[in-house]
Amino acid sequence: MKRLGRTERLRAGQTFRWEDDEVAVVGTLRVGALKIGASLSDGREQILGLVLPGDFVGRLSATGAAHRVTAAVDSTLCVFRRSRFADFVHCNPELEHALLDRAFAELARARDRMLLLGRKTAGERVASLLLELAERSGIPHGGRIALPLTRGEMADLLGLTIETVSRKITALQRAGTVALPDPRGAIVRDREALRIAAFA
Amino acid sequence: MKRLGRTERLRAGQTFRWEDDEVAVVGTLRVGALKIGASLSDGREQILGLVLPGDFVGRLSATGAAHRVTAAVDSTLCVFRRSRFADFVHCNPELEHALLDRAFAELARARDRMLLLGRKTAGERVASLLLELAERSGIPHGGRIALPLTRGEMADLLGLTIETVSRKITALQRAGTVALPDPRGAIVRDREALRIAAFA
DNA sequence: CGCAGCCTTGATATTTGTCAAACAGAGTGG
DNA sequence: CCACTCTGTTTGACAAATATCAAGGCTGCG
Repeated sequence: MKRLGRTERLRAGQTFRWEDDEVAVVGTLRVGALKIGASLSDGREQILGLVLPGDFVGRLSATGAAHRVTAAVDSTLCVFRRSRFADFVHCNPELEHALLDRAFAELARARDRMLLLGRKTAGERVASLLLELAERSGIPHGGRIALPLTRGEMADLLGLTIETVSRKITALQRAGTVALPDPRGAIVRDREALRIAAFA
Repeated sequence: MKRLGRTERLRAGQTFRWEDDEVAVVGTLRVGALKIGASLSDGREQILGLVLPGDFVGRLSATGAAHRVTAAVDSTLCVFRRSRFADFVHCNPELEHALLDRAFAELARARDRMLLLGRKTAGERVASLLLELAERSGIPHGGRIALPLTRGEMADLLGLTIETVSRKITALQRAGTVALPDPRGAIVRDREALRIAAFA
């Protein structure tokens, strides 16, 4: 596939500029991790989803609301101008179908997260997050998972507070389900136990 | 536009059959209200979204997870076989684009709901729901809004319990923000106050 | 060293859930 | 027409989960 985008780098904490100079863009994450966020006017914050390498990022529909996209860690992504991308899609109907699939996969993840936020306990939420990160990062059982989020960001993703995340994560450690070599890494010791802790 | 679907009726409480006889289907809601639900194995339930008249319903992507769709009240919808629908879409590229837009609108609503579930208080949640129903049903200010949900279903949508929904709804009534002529109807007395109660 | 940011832990407060009871309306059958 | 029951709602007292407040620790860095 011909490359049509340009590479862009984001330092941790930087927010992606949708309207770069003139026109909205879309892109693909190459390395790092982005967080899609929303917030209330009094400062309460919710992370709606994570973008990990390989994932698509962008405002595909002109009508869709633009959410804030911020780099959780230093990241590089490949961005296209929206207009040029639209032409390209127009010439490749297959691609539009693939995008539709991608959109629905994202929707499915959004729905899982709604179940998590609406009905899971604090312990189940942090176990679910660790499990998701373990599965999406494709690290083999027993390997160290890099956590692209601080405790505070995990809290904003899970609808909890920093302190509760910290307590529940150490509870999983005490139970022997995970090990925490350092605050930004985790090792799943017993994936089955983690799955049980995550669900119900 | 030529009609290609058949009409199907669902009584309140009935679950939509995805695999009718042979093949998955998609459709459009004509009258009534559907709830898209997910649940945990121990019975905890979460309503992920509402389908109101005019909305699209279906599993567009073969890869997307199929969620349970149940009629909240007696409903009628127009359904197509997936295969025939796919052909039709293939012949009308415009349509696929419209569907993509629709999917992103739904995603945006899903994200609003995540913010609600993760970060809003109980009172803000029920106010948000009443506001959404008022706005989506297009009833003028002061008119009676038909609530297509029981208190229990509202609770499952908002990630609360029946009792909490009941208490917060009567609190809004006591504040003069809404009136409750009967449990299945509501009148917004002060939309601005409701908006304030819903947000932050 | 000493600061700054992030993490952990503890004590306490607040919100929301749980359990229980009573109430209201709709349908049903005597 | 009147019990009677069934389902959904409201309300109260209490319990449990999580948030808040506060302190202290660790690590990296100027």
